[in-house]
This record gives sequence, C-alpha cells and structure tokens, in this order.
Amino acid sequence: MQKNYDHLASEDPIYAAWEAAGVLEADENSDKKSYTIPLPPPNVTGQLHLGHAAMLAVEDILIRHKKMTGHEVLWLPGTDHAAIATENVVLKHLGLKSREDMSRADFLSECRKFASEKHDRIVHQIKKMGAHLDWSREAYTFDRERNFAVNWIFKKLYDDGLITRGHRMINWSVGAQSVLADDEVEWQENNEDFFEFWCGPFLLGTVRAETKCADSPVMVHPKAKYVRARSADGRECIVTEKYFTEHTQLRKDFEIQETVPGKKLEGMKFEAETYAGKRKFWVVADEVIDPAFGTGAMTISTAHSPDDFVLAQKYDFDLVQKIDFKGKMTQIAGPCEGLPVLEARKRAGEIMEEKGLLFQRRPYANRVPKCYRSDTVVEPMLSPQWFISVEKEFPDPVSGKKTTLKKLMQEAVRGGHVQIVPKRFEKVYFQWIDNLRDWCISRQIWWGHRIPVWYDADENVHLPEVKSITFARHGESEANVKNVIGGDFSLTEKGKKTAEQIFKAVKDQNISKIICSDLKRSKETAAIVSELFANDVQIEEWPELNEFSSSELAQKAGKNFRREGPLQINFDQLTDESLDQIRDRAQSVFATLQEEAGEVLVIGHQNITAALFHFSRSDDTEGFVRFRKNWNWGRGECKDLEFLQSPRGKNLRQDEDTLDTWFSSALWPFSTLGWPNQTRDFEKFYPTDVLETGHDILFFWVARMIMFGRYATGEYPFHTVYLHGMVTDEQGRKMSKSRPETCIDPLETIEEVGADAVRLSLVIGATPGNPIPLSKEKIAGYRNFVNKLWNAGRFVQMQTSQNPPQSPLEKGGGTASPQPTSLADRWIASRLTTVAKDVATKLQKYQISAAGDAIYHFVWDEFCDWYIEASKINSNPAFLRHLFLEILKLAHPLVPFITEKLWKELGAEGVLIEQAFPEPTFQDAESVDEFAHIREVVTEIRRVRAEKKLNPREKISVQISPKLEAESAALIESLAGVKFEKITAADATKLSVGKTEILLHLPVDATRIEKEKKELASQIAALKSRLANPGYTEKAPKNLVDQTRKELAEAEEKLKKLGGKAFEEKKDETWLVQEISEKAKISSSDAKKALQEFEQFIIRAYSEKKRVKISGLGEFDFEEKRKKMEFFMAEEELS
RNA sequence: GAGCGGUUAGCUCAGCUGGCUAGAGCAUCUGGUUUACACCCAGGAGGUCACUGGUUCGAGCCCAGUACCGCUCACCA
Repeated sequence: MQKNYDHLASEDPIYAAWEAAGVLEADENSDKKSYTIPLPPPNVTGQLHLGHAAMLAVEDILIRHKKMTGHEVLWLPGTDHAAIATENVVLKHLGLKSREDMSRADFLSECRKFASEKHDRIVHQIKKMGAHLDWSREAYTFDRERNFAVNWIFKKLYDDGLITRGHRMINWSVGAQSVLADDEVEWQENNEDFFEFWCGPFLLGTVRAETKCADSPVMVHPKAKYVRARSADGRECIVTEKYFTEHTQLRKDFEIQETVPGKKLEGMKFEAETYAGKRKFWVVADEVIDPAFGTGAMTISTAHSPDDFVLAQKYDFDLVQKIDFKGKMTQIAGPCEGLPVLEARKRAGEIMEEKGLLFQRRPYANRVPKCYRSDTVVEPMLSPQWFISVEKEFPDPVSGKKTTLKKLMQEAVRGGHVQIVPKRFEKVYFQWIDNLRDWCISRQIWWGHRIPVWYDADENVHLPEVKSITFARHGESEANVKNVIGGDFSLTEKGKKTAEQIFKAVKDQNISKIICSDLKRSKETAAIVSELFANDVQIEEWPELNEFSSSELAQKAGKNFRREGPLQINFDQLTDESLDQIRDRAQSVFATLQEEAGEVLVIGHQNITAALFHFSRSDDTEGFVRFRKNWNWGRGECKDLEFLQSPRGKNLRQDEDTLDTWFSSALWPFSTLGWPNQTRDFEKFYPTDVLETGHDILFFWVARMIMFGRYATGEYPFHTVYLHGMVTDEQGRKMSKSRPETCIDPLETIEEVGADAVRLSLVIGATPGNPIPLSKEKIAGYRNFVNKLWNAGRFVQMQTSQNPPQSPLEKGGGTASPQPTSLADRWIASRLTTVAKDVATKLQKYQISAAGDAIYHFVWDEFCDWYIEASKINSNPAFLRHLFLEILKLAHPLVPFITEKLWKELGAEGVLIEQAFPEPTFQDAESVDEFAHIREVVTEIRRVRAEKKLNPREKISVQISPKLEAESAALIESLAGVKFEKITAADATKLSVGKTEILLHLPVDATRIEKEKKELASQIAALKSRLANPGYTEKAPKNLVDQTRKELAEAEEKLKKLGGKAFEEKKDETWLVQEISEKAKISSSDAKKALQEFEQFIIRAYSEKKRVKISGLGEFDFEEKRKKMEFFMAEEELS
C-alpha cells in the first residue's frame, strides 16, 4: 500500500465499478422496506456548486446508511430545465438580445442542444461526489414522460376548476419579458425621491411621479380631517390638518378657510395641470387611505399597482395602461412617452418643477421589486394569465369532503403528515401558506412546457381530452405450447375460447374497428371477435403491430428459436430489434392509432403492446426494460391505453405561453416514478421518504410538491423535509467569486483533496437550516482525517500480512468474527458497540454532524491513538482486522471512497455498500473502566514528563500502588515510557489517579503540587458547600447527591495523598449566622444564605487569585471576625 | 411593521427533556526522526456561556426585559 492515499487514482474507478456492478440500482420488486429520496434536480445547464455538494453529501449519507440497514433504497436523480434561467443562458450563449431574434422552433432547438450538452457535465460532476444515485432511472423535468404528467395534472386541475385564466395584476419582469410568480420577486430597498406635487388644489405625494398623470380619482380618507386653505393670490390647497400644521411653508403661504372630513370632499371634480398636460380628476373617499401618511391624499395608478387595482375594481375605475411591456411609458405620459420608467420619473420631476407643480422632494427608502433570475425591474402590470386557485373548494376524494389546495398544504404539516427539520421552519412554512395567493403559472417564455390549452376564433378554451384504446391479447397459439419465439402459428382450441372471452369483455363498448397484426394468432383472434360482433366490425391488419422481430435470431438458431424455461427479459435473446428501433416503431404505431376515429379494439402481442403502453408516454428505453419486466398481461385480458388527445378543429391555436418551471418541479417526487401510470416503481417507492433541500426553496418547491403530491396522488409525497443551510465562508458571508481567497469551488477541491474530505467538511459542523461555514482549513482538516484512516488501514495491512487471517470467514468479517482477547481488545470492542449504536441513533435523528463527529473521534482518538498503540504491545491481528473492517462499514456512508478502497486493499470480499451496518453487541464494562483508568494514568505520567521536558525515549522509574494486573502494567510501561520498580529516593514525585498512587523517580515539583492542591481545595469547597445546602440534599435526586458525596470523599482522599491537609469543618457556622442575622437585621435563614453566597464568592476569588474588596455587608465587620473563619483559605488574599 | 433564529475559547461552532471541573475542529504555545501516519505524536494555555432580573436545591439550557447580529414575510402611495 502506498504511503499516502491517492484519491485521484481511486475515486473515479471506484464509482465506475459501482455503476458497472449495478449496486446503485434499486429493485422495484424487492421485499425490503423502501427508502426513497428524490434528488432535487439541479439546473441542467448549471455547474456543481457548494450547495449541490452539501445536498449530495447529506442525501448520500442518509441513503447509504439506510441501504446498509436493510432498506431497498432509491435515490432518484435528474435535472431541471430551469426555464427562465436556461433561456437567459442560451440567449447569452447565442449572443442574442431577445428570443424574438429567432423563430420559436429554432430557439427551442438551440435550447435543447445546449441543455443536452451541459447535461453530461452536471451529471459527471454529481458522480464526482460519490453519490449513490440510481442513474438507470434518471429523469428530466422536460422530457416526454414528465410532459405527460404535466399535461395530465393540468387537465385534472382545470376540470376541477382549480386552474383559471384571469386578467389580473401580475409581476412583469421586463428583463425576462415574462410574468413572475409572487415569490419569484425579490425586493430591494432603494433611496429615492419622494415627490410632493400639486394636483389642482390637492397636494399629493408619490415616488412614482411618472405614473400619476392620467384622468384619475384622488383618494382621501372619509373620516380624516382635511383643511381647505387659500393663499393671497387665490390658490387653493387641500391637505390633512396634520400635514398642514407640520409645514411652516404652507402655513406661511396659505390661510385655512375650513376644516372638513374627507367624506365631504367626495364627488369634487376639477381639472389640473400635470407634467403631461391638463387632466380631469375627481375625489373618492375610502378608508384604505392612511391619513397619517404624506399629505393624506393620493391618485391611483389603476393598472400599475396591486393596491390601486383593488380600488379600481371596487369602484369600477378605468384601467389605464401607462407603462408598456417593454418597461417604457405609453403615449399617456405625454413628453415622457417611450422613456423607460426611471428616466421618465426623472423627466416628470423636472417638468413639474418647471411648471411650478413640485412642492418639494424628500429622500425616501423605497422597496422596489426585482426579478430573481434576470435582476431587472419588475413592474406590476395587468395581463391575462393562468392561475391556480389555492382557495377554491373542490371535493377531495381522500377525505370525501370539500377542501382547498391551501388547506391541503396546511394540513400536511399541521396534521403531522410532513415534518420539517429543523422544526422552526414549520412556522415559516405556515406564515407563507397563510398569506398565499393564487399562483400565476403562465410564463411568456419559450423554453418550458407549453400550456395545454387551445383557443378557437371566438377565444373559447379547449383542453386535451382523455381518450383510451382497448387492447386485448390474442389467445394461446401453438407457439406458446411449443415454447418457441418467432414464427407464425395458429390458435389452439384453448386460444379460440379466449377470443370469445375477449368479445364478452368488449361487447358493450361501441367498437367500430378491430386492428390486429398480420400474424395468424392475432388475425384469428380478431376474426372470431368480429364474427361474434356479427361481422359488423371490420378488421384491419397492421404488420407494424407484429411481435418483436426475431427473424435473425431464429435463423441463427434454426427454424424456430426455442426458449428454455421462463421468459427472461433479455432483449438480446428475445429480439434482433434494438431498443431504439422498438421505441420508434411503437411511437409511430401509437401516433397512427391516436388518429383513429371512434373506439377501436387492438388485438395485440405481449411485447409490442408493452412497448406501446410505455413509449406512448416516454422515450426512455432503459425505463422500458423495467416496464416490460413488470408487465403482466394474461391472454385474452383487456387493457385500456389512456392518452391525452389534443383538441382538433379548424383555426385552433395553442396558447403561446409556457408553464412556470416550478409547475413541473412540483410533480417531481411522483412524475419521476411513472405517475400517472400505476407503475411498479410508483407502488414500491411512493410516497418517498425524505426531501432534502436548501431552505431557500421551501416555498418555491417544497410547498408546491406537497400541494400537488397530495392533490394528484392522495398522499403526501414525503414524510420529512430536511433543510440544509447555505454554504458560506467562515465569516458567514455568501461565497462569492469576488473574494477568491475564501471562495471554494467544489470540483477543484475534489481534485485537490478528494470527495470524502469535501463531504465531511460540508456535513460535520453543519446543523439543519443554519449556514454551513466552510474554509480551506476546515477541508484540510478532514483531508487529514481521510489520510489518517488510510494509514490506520496500512497498519492493519502490515499486521495482517505478517499474520495472515486464519479462516476464510475473517476475510469478509463474517459472522464468526475473531474474538477480543486482550484488555485493549475488550475495551475497543465495547466502545465500538457504543459508538455504532450512537452513530445509528444520530443518523436516524438527522444529526449527521454529530454522527460524523462521533466517528471522527472514535477513529482518531480511540482506535488510532490508543488501540493501535496498545496493539503494538500485545497484538491480535485477526481481531484488529475485523475491528477495522467494522469501522470501515461504520464510516462508509460518510466517506464512501476511502472506505471502499481500504475494503479492497485489505482483501475483504464484495462491495462495502452491500454490507450490513455494524450492530455489535459485545460489551464489557469492567474492561472499559480499566482501560479508561490506564489512559488516565498514562496521560498523567506523560504530562509530568512533558513538563520536565524529558526525552521521550528516556525510561523513568515508577513505583505504583496498589499493584496492577500484569497486562495493565505492561500497557502503562510501554505507553508512558516508564519502568516499574521500587523507588527509594526521598523526593520522588507523587501522583494520584483514582485509587492508584504513583511515585515517579523525578524531583518533586513544588509549584505543580501546590497548584494541584489548590485545585482540589476549591473543588472540595464547592462540593462541601453544595452538600451543606439542605435544599440540595433534600430535593436533588438521590443518586446525584450520592455521587457528590463520593466525589468529595475521593477529592479529599486525593488531597491527603498529595500531602495536603483537609480543611477543618465549619464548626462555628451557627455563631456566624447569628452574628450576621443580628447585625444585618435579617432572618437567620437569609443570613445563612448570605453566608453561603459569601463563601462561594471568596472561594472563587481565591481560586482565581483575585484581590477582592468586600463591601455592602452593612455593619458586619468581616475583618474583626475573620480569625474565627478558619475554613477560608483566602484570607491573605483579601484586602 | 410582523415573525423566526442567533449571541458559548482568537476563529467556526456543538452542548439532547436544567445536574460531575462547559466541549470539538482550526489557530496558538512547548517538546518530539517512537518501524501506520509531520496530512503525524505527546503535552499545555485559552471561556463572567451578550446584558439585567426572575423561577429553581441547582440555569449555558426555562421565563421576562434590554442590546446587538442575521434570516424571512408584508400592498401603506
């Protein structure tokens, strides 16, 4: 074995070996309990960042641990098409300013190309982390299968009345040229001007000077007091009384005519000059106006502010569009027409100033909405969009009651169906849900699932219809009897009977046509059925419906290809068509079948029909292998193939918009398992178990998965949500490329130190929901640990190669494991039992950091520092090896690569991930105590040696009593570098560890002894005072009190051995209490308490060597009485 | 404005339902070529658990208040 672990040469081959061996794949037919985590799909065009790395580390640990504890685990990978983000990247990549510079089809094909190129990159990067993902089930939010799921649920929601189209106030991202959901808007605080300007007689205030120009109502509060004031030159001014009195300028220029409530102003009409010319205004009073804010009056921008829009609806005001979808002013803005909003605002301010309309500007902290993806301005705009109604009732098939989507989301957490780790995020979740408004799901971008809605010339809405085609399998043929594949055989007598059954099953349907293949068994079945329909139903023969071709195989094998035993789903042996050919054929047949008018009955063959069912919704060939394996179709059995048929008719056009990315992401836990098909995967692995992700997408994603999961499947999609925090640098700042010294790239770091070290550094010291501080130093620390493990392995290897394992059982650490013999063996075996249990418990509780910490310290501080050292004295190689293999299993979930590598290096059999997580039972409390004692003794001697700066090689003479067991003595001699013999020297150093007394042949170190004595003295005093407290001895648990007594006795004993004298008892305490009580005029119990506190104070002051000044004791003269207080050692220290 | 977290060693953080002398990693200091490992070994120093009160026999932990930091939410023009 090499001296240092070479992660570069090890990791990729190990991962490749796992993949090749198929150990990462889940078995949907397993009897084991399932454990499923859907991988939060990274953006397909993204690069692995630390957030991904943290996510992968946590999930991999959970998955591997569960797998090793006997679960059938499925960690399902995939990528996200990330609509807006990807579109931006592709535009940039193509050097385009706007997607309109290209045709929609061309742009989409560019996106697809780009996505598929980048896909391999992110997948490769994910594998670098060692993730135990089942790549055979990899999904993509924008593939055909997911598109089917999206359309299916859209249709279902629409039919339930939960998706509606509405002309509402939406968030328009000028940059992305699309609408955004409420939570996709980020708010930024800007310092801006607050304009106070004249609008006729009214003084109004606003930040958005550019929008306040059209014919509009002026809103006032009905109950607030307004003043009408007049100036010498006849100008009128209406503002709130409060505002008027606060502005000296107004008071100077204007004189109050009357004071009226806002209600009285209502209905007032006037014409006023604005920056864009003269306009008409009228006054409306409404309580939503805050009279204390600004001037207490405002005009409203009906089409550009959500609040104003509400008012516009309430009073039926005109909706006036003042800003267009490019973020520029419309012609209503007069001189500002065509200007972007911010420029228009500036210009409007200038014009008002020129016209003398501006009263004043003042600074104002304004919150402006920004697009979370394109970092551009978001404008509230009016636009027709599709919404999901979260508060609309619909019948819930699970409970049989009416419910709303919002209620389903609330019930998820409130009802304990979904628990969030850490728990405090449940409150955050509720806060969000409670404020949740309808979700705007349409987007004006091209890259995404197109909204499955069509419009006719009259703007009527059409959705796809759910249609179905009935398939029936032909009856038994002679081929089935002869057990051959291929060839063309007739039905048996039994097969003919089957055809009659088919007729019975479908006779009530309005079958208009029977379609069969051009193989005898199919044609004959069709003929019988048709005959029973009294030949009313015509038959069509479609050769493309023939069973998979096996002509070449048949030729190779002779006339017919005889099958041995039950059918194996091995397509190489079944057919000479490739999976791609099968897919293409199935999809083309399906396309034709869909066009069939009326109800058709297809007489099909086993395999091609399976292919039709699968490939009608999916392009995934690997998925078909699995689908076919779980495909059960008895002869004569009917199956309906359901599909969505797009509406047809003249002049229908599909909605141009696409769906919010999060719409398809919200289906992820079940769309990836085949939903809406009732697949074996879905049955076995849904609901999933844990959804682990960053808390920043709790709302975007997690809440919506809960909503759709429960709505679509009737079950909550997972029982636990584990939220990790954002990875930051050590100062808690977000990693940023502008600070290269603290910015860490996970891929570079994996290159440098290996994936295991990166994993540990992201997991240890990180608690759920909190930031994960990361630094190069921290990572280096875990690299050192990985290296430590490697070297421990090297030691084990050396030991066992000198003494090869005796039995083959020992090779894999089988059931008949080597037994612990020595004291150290029994100690470490007991510790392993404790630690393994501890680690398992912690992982169960999602305390991954603590579990990692436990392993780290067990390996380093106990196994390496003590057990390996002890085993150099008294070796038991077989057991050492066994123990180390157990440690590898224990550590495997955290550090999969190094452990797998060592597992191989040590010649253990199989793959580590397929071993059981250690659950040892060996426990020997006596050895644990004894070894702990030895450690203490050794440490104590080492400390003295270090203080004396002795050469580590120099053996010193030591006398020890009482005498130890030979085994213990040998350990101490070797580990502490001492030799036991009788000490005669008078000035030997005395040490005392528990019951053991040690004499070292070294000059006495007086200061050291003194220091120790003082420590003991303060300890004794503290213990005594605790015991002197009647409350403690009476109320505290008995075992605790006993423990304290025991400690006191031990400390006193120790002190005695060190030659210190025990302190005198507090004989005179009553006296003192009385004295204090009298002089301070307090009750004796208070005096007693005061004395205790005082005592504590003195003891602390003494032990800390502080000079203290005593005051506040009233008339009590401490100085005078102190000679009686012998128990205070501190007296000389006091002043 | 509301809600939620945090404040423990120089730095980053653990500390479970209150109970031994409050722990870890990194950094620091001392001494070390002991045949697994200098990516190491041995040892040391370093803390008024933010502050003020309260509950309790006992508080880092529970309660109230204060200060500071962070996060999230919110339509006040």
